[in-house]
Amino acid sequence: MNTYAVIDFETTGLSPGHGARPTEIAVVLVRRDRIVKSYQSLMNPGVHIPHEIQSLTGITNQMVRKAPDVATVMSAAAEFAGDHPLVADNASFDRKFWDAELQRIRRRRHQAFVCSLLLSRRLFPQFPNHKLQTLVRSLRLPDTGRNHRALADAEATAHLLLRLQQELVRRFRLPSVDCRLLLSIQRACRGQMEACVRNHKGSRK
DNA sequence: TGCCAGGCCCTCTTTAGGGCCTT
Repeated sequence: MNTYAVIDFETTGLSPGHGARPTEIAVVLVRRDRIVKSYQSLMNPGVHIPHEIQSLTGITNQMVRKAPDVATVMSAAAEFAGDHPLVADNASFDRKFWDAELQRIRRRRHQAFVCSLLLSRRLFPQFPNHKLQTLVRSLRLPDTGRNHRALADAEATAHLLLRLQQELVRRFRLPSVDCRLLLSIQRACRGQMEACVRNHKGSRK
């Protein structure tokens, strides 16, 4: 079954290597052409949320004070995601936090990370920029609510993933798109996307 | 004291620099 676990973190900063911790996570399961299940939770990061990030996300120190701790939430999120390929917008960011927090609870990631930002740059280079909200507007994806909240952004990324898959099917007349092809395209240099698809078609014969 | 992310991508590049994108 072609199922993906789309994730999004809200955090106290940009780098777990400099003490940033997650404040919220959402995991959205996408199967075939739709969202089938979702998980979302605030968590107590155990560190102060800077004022500018509270303004950005709307998540305050007061909101997370009584939330479950990060270990509890990450354990539940990892169970929910299972072994499905993970998807995130600008996956290098979410991957850092996912791996760092799993390491804290002595777990390891075994699945690949698909990046909707890299795929969007390959498939829609004509857009003025590739911010998630710009892609939502440009592609007329469903409005999922307040951006910079985990569930809204994870759902937006899930709709973007479905749109990217539809675009690949349409543009290259593919019967379907699997995780291996997505990873191959996101790793390819500019101009090599067609070669990726040709190789992929050849390997399926 | 002062600074502090990091991966990807482009180009006036490749012995580098800077913008984009995530919070």
